[in-house]
Amino acid sequence: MAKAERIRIYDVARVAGVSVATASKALNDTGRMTEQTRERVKQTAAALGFRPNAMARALTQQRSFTIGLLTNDTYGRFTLPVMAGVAEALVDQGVSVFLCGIEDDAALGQIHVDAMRDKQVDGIIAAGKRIDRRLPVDLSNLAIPVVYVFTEGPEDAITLVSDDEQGAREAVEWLVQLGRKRVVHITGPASFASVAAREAAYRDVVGAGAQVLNGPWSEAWGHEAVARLWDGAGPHPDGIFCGNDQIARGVVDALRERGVDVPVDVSVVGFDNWEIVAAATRPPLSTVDMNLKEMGREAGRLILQLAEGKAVSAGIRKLPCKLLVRQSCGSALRASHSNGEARLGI
Amino acid sequence: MAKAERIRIYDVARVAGVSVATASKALNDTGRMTEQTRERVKQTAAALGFRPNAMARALTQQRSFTIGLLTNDTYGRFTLPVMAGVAEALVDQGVSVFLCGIEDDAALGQIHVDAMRDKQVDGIIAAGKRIDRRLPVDLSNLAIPVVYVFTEGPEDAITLVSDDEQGAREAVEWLVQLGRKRVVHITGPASFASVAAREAAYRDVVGAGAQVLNGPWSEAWGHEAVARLWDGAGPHPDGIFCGNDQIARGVVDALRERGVDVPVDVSVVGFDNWEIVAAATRPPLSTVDMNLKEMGREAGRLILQLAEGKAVSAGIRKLPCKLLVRQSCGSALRASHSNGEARLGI
DNA sequence: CAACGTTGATAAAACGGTTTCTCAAGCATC
DNA sequence: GATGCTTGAGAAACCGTTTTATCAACGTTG
Repeated sequence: MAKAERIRIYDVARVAGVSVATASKALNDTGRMTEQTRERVKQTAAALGFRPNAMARALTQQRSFTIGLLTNDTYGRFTLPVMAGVAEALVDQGVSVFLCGIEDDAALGQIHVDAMRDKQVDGIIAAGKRIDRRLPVDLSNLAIPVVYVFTEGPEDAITLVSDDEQGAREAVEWLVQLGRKRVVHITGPASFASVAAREAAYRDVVGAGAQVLNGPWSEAWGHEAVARLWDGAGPHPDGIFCGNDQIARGVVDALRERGVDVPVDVSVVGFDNWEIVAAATRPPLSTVDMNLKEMGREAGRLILQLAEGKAVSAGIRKLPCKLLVRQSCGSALRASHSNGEARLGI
Repeated sequence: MAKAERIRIYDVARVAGVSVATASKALNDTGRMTEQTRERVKQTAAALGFRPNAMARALTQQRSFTIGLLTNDTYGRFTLPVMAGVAEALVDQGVSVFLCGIEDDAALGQIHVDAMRDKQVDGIIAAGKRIDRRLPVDLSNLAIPVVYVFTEGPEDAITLVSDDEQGAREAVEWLVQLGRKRVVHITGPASFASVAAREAAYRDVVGAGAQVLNGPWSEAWGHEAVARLWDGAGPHPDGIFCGNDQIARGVVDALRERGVDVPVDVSVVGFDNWEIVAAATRPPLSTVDMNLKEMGREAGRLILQLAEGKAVSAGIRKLPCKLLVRQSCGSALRASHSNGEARLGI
């Protein structure tokens, strides 16, 4: 039952009674011919189930309708949503995506980059998990367009990152508007650029009395930070802005174990909107969503433009984050409901 | 600085002073010629940095050195490790992987399958998240080899799944060997085939006194199940085998909140080894690892053989699981340490 | 020395499309 | 009626490889 032979344009031309050249032009809406001929060829092709061989087409057109997605984010925390967005933006154009995970292995990275070049990809999207770290490959003079997402690129690169400062600002302002007077910031290692950006926004909003605790990106650190805050002297916080959802979950769990009510006594907001963590926290975590999928879509659009030869201005583009309000920061007067979750527009 | 022109085999031939045909054969180790000529061509190619155009090559060879990975597992819980294994098995052979996420959208699936056909993929790996559900696409008469991983395929398909029964058996036997007398099973919805398989193994090991609680695959269900067991009449369990890590985490959290000590009073084992959940649980969760990466490697090997025209016997292949002992089931006499974790061989 | 294998290398034909060039026919213009 | 322009279509070149068929040169053999 399997169809062994694929239909070639040669077959279409023969059946439609035209030359191969005419058939090609008819199907691609190029060249000149009577509308009647064009239509006849198209119908013949459809009837025969003709699909052009992408390899042959790529050979002449110098376009493979293929792009490479290079990433060192094996676990997929950041890359998967990005990937989904990229694919979504490109599938309509018939562009497929090579996924290449390279860990932090420069040699493996080179292998994949070489493979991409051999396969004539129209562009490469380099995606990472830190905006202040580079992938272990050099893509700078490649004759192929490159877009950097969530990773550091060369000076004159086209780079997409989330607007950490804006996202953090929204989160902290939300806590303040809820009436919280003592908001502290429990976050990751100070060496991360995003930690600095979020901290800066936090400090800017709360002004005097800011307190920042740095530690690892783990639930355990959330527990420990709560211990420090509650076991130490001085008044306890009534609002906690966490650097990511894992820390936030640790914080919420620790507070519950101490009998501190979230969100009645303390409001907690996370960062990342990692569903598996944020949604399973009790109560579900309000958090800042980085719109990774939209970043992927934008990356897809950009790489497509570049592949088509259009110019795209270089530089770093910060895409806005969105505060996602769940139950961990208290009943919010301003929250408008949708799908059981309240979203605060950007 | 960017190299505009790519080196073609034509250039290599000219510089080496041979014909294109000879150059091709020299580089592919085919044909006949003096070893001297072959070496000269190879060195010329290396010096010029020649890399063959994969499109052109695919056109003649009828092999694109490309495979498609089709999946409906958007979150990547199952697919990402599989993907990593597939890529690992294929990268040496110069084979690249198209990743195509299709949710449960049949139309989208068809688009991706068509795109793969157009791009002449040498094979398709269909990966899912349930062994008893099919992807919403028909790959049965495609003239392209297909391997099914963690999803249901046609009767005569080549299918890879984890050996749930064996994994569950190891987990429950481990609990029994630790001296646990009342082991219950808290698991997912009975409609899942893997739930049935794990339950069967559990019942087989514990014999009379088996108790199974079905619910959703969530932490919340873990909490609720513990409430039922501890608030109800009768003796409390001293061992709990959970259907997945999320349930297990809910169970462990619930027990801690009740003051029940894990692992002193109760031993808990999960299933899946979803690191983000299992490792963050306090104490870290013993769990059954499904060896997804190895499944991916095996899928890669199989699709490669099929692409090369070799025959592969059809049928369902169950790959063994591995019990991963952490701290949630108590000090294990038999546990041998490695990397701070004890692994029990299969 | 004629017939015959081998050997090393090349010319040319694929592969399946796209694109450029050429050309005959039809028609308007002067 | 000769000239020129437009239109519709096809022949052929091309993209960059691989592969097949061909062939000259060179022993070997009878």
